[in-house]
Amino acid sequence: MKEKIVNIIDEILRKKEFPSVNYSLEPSKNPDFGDLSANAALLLAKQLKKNPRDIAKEISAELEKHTDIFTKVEIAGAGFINLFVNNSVYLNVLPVILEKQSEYGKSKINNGKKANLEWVSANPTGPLHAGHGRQVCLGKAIANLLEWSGYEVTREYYYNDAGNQMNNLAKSVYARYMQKFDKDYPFPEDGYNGDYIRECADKIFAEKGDSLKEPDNLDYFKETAEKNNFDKIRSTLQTLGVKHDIYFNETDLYKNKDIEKLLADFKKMGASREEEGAVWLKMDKSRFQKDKVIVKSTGEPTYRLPDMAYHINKIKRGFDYIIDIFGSDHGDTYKEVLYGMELAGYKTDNIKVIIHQMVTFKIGDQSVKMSKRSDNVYYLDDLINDVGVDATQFFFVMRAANTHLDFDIELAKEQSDKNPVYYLQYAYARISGIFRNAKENLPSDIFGNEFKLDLLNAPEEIDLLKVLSGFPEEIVNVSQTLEPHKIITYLNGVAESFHKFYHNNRVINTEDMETTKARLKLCLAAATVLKNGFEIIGINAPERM
RNA sequence: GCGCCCGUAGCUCAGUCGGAUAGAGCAACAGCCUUCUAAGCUGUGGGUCAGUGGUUCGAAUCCACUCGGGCGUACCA
Repeated sequence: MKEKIVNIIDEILRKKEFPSVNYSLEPSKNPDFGDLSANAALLLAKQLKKNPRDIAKEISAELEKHTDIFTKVEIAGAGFINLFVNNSVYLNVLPVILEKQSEYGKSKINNGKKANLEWVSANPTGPLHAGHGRQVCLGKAIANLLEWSGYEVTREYYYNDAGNQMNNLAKSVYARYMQKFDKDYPFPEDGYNGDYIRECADKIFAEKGDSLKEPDNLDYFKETAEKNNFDKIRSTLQTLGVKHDIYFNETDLYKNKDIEKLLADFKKMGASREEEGAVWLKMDKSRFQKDKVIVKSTGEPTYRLPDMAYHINKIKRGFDYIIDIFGSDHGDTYKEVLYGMELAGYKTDNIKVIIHQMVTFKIGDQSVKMSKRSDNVYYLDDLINDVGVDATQFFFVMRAANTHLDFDIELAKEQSDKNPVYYLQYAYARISGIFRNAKENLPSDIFGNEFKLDLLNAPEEIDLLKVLSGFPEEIVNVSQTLEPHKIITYLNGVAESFHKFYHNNRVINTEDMETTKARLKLCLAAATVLKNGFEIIGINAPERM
C-alpha cells in the first residue's frame, strides 16, 4: 500500500519537475496527523530555496485528486504533508491476507538470488555454552528472514578442527584419563576443564581400559573428544530447530591446496614478508595497528589465512550475498580477513558481517559464569532446560544485536504475564480459542468464503487492519537491515491491536451472524500474521496456553 | 594508549540514513471478569535521551571532546 502511495508522490514530483529528494513517508505518530506523513516539501524547500508550505500546497493539490485513496490531505507544521487514508484501502487488505495465508508477507525482491549464512561455527572443544545461544537464535531468525525476502539460503557451519586448541583438548582428556590411574597426574594449565572432559575420559576408560596409557599417540583422545563434543553441539542445535545445510571442514582447505595457493599469491605480489621464521601479512597502516602473522614460525598458519581462503571459497561458489555472524570478541579480526581477501584481488562488498555483543546471564542480581575454562559452566542446554525453547529463542532475538544483552533467567522462566513471550503467544492462543468455540457452537457455513467487508467498521477493527497491512513492508525493511528484533516490535503492535479489538468487540454473536462471519475473517488474518511472524523469529504458535 | 560497540523512565530495552508532544514491557498506584482464555483491557505517576560544545528551520539521532561500561588490541580461535 505504501509503495502505491510512494509511486503517486514520485509521479507528482516528476510532473512538477522537482529535483529528486530522498524523502520519507512514515506512519504518523499522532492520529491528528493522519495515517502517513511525508516530509518531501521540507527537503525540496532546502534545495529550491522556496517556502516549504508553498511546495507542500502544490503537492497536496495533486494528492487530493486521488479520492479513492485519501479522505483528506493536510499541510501541517513547517510543511509536512499529512495523509488520511480511506478505510477501504485497509479493508481491501483483508481478502489478500486470507488468500495468501502462510505466504502473506513473503517478498520476491530477492527471488533468484542465493545467500550464504554462516553462523555458530563453534570449534568442537566443548558443548555450546549459554552465550552461544545469542548467535544460534539470531542466525536462525536471520536465515528465515532472508528466505522470506526471496533468497535461496544456504545455512553453513565452519567446522574448525585444526590448530592448537584440538591438541589442547586431547591433552585435557588424556590427563583426566590418566587421573583414573594416578589421581595426581598433572592437568594441563590451560586445559579444558568442564565435566564433559571427564565424561569423555570415563567413556574411553570404559571402552579401552588401561590400554592407552602411553602418551605417544593422543589421536584417539582427540578424535573421540571431538566427536563427543560435536554430537553435543548438534544435539543442542537440533533442540533449537537449527539445521545447517553444509558443515564446511577447514581441513578441506588444506587438502585442496587453497591455503597454500593463497599464501603463494601473497608472496608473489609482495603482500607478505618473513620475519623471525614467521610470515606476516603487510597491513594498511592507516586501518590496522600492525602487520599480522599468517604463518607461525612452526609452519602452521594462524586462523586468518584459512579464514581468508574459506571466504574466497564462498565467493567462488557464486553467492549473491554472504553473511557471517560473530560475537564481539571477533569484532576486529573479520576486518583483517576481508582486507586479506581484497589484497588477493577479491571484492568483498557483498559480504556482510553481523557482530553481536556479549550476553550477561542473571538470576536475580547474580550473574552466571560462562567461561569454558572453569568447572561450573552454564551450557546452552542448561538454559533451554531452565526456560524452554521458545523463551530462549525469543529473549535472544528480542534485542538489537549490537547492544549488550542482559538475559534475565528468572523472567524468562516465569509462566505469567511478566514474560514478554506470552504477550504475543497469548494473542494467538486467544484467537485459537475463538475458533474452537465457533466450530463447536456455530453452523459450519460460518467459515464460508463470502462475507461482508463493510461490517468491519469499528475503530479497533480498522486499527488492526492497518497494522496487519504493514506486515509485508516490515519484512522487506527488516530483511535489509537483518535485525529480527524489529519483527518482534512489530508483532507486539499486532498483539496489542488484537487484544484491544478483542476486548471491545465480541466476535461470536449468534444474534448477528454476518458480523460474526466478518470478524472471524479478521481474526483469521490476525492469526495468520502472528503465525508467519512467529515462524520468522523462530517461536511456536500455541493453540492453548 | 589505540580500535569497535554501548549509555534513553526505578529495571530490561525499542526509537538513531535529522522531523511534530521521546515509546513498550515489567515494577508502583487506581479501575474492569454472569458473555469467545484477566498470560487481557483502561487510566495515573515516572525522563536534563550520560555530560559539554558545535552543525540548522529542526538533534535522542550528525560532528568534536569529556565521563562511564563491554569487547578487542596473540606466532589462541
